[in-house]
Amino acid sequence: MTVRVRFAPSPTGHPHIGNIRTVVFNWLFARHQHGQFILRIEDTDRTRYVEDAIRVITDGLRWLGMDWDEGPEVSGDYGPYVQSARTAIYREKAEELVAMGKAYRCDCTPERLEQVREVQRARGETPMYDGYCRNRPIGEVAPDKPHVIRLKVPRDGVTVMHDILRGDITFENRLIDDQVLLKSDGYPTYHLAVVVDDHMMGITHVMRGDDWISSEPKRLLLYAAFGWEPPIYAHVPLVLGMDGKKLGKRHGAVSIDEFRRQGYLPEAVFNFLALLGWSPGAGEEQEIFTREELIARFDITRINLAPAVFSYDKLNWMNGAYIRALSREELLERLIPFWADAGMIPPDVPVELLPTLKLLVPLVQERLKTLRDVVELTDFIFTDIATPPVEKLIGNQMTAEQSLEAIRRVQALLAEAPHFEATALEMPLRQLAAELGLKAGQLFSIVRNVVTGKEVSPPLFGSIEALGREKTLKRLERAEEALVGYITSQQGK
RNA sequence: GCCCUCAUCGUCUAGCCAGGUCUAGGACACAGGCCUUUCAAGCCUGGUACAUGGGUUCGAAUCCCGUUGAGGGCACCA
Repeated sequence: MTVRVRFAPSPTGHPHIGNIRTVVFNWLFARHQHGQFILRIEDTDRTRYVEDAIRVITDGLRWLGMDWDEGPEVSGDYGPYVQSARTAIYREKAEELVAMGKAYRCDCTPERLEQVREVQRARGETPMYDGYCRNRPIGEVAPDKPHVIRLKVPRDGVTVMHDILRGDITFENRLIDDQVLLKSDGYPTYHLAVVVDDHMMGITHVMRGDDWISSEPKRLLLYAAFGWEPPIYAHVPLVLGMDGKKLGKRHGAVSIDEFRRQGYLPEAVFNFLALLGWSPGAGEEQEIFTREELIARFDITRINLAPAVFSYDKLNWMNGAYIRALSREELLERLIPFWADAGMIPPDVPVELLPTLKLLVPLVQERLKTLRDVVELTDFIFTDIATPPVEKLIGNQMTAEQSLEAIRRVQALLAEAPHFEATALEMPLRQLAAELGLKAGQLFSIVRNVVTGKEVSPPLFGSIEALGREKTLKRLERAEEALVGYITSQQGK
């Protein structure tokens, strides 16, 4: 039997990273089993439909490197793969159930239903349909008047769901509602559409969030009504935020495109997600896995059952590890859009700028947690900086006069340096520090502040080289002026 | 309220199914140290966990039951 799994999102917004984790499991399972991964759009709720959502979903999947064998944009033998294009099928199936006496028409108003539920809640009962239309004679609810079709759920007995991760889960039928299958607008509910589609599309395994467990007996009863074999179930735990609540917007980035914009590498996100609630086990201590390794090792039965908290700390570490493993050429290529987005370089990089960028890459590579960090780390190269306040120009345990002397000597040295390169600059500057009776750190800290405007920066000599002689000297000159001004004002007192 | 699920360091987890090799292993984070022009990266060291009560057993993180806690569900939403 060929494994066929699906991801069936509804286009109601940006896909949530917790859901995407479940997609990763589905995709890895399909690829491991040499099966098929199907993308199906569940757009039966036209009130929540969001225009661009399908494209956002497909872009997100592609960004993470997850391809689909059937679905929008690739077609397949079981289409259409968008539920709004399949409404005739659902209507037909719902009518079949009515004809078989396994479902019935209901024209109760929303107001009456709410009233019924109100009373039930007041009595502490589980709110559910009271079965008013279930017992009316067939034909009393006119087929051509607005109505819904409900499933006639058995009033006794139990429904058992077998889950390959959790074993058998038993539900009492008397607690299961007479579920609406077809809404009054002619669209199917999720329950009908998913059962019909999973059956007709030959889905073999349904892997999804465990928030679906409670409602699965409704669908199992539907399978039974149709006389169809249900798929194999695997309910995976939810992803939570640091506060233990279901992951949501207030926890930070939650949609794929946010992670992309924040400078996370898709391969890092994929790796991280695969390990969120799953592990290869067997004493394995490796954490960084290639896509191929994950496919080869993925074992659905090793999915953890406890909900997992999404740790940005660990993702940041992993993203940094992936960044460090990139070749310089590749990192440069990935960095360019982030520099461009920040307005530091034009999106079409002029050739004369390339040498500078190439110089910067090794300087920042092991300092980046995300690609976007490069902006903050290198902005002093692309934008003019304000001359730092005087106290930053005076070295540790040094006088203003000593610092001024140091700056002047550095100026002279850099103005005359035959090779304006990091490696050629380091020794002379160290010698200068010794000549001035300073520790290297004392001198470099002044220069760092002058040149980068920061206490903390990428390696100093590389930064100086990348900035270039002209700009470096200019900043030194301005610092010199500032110090002179300060010393004069002090003397005046 | 009713129903369902889950429970190992702060977090992700290994170990649990086939009880002893677990004075519970790894990773992230944290603390200290080394390296070092800052910050990183790297290396070394450290602290922190089997929710709780009862069984079963010579022996339980591992099996069973209760309790507690957490999460989810109870729509003409998916």
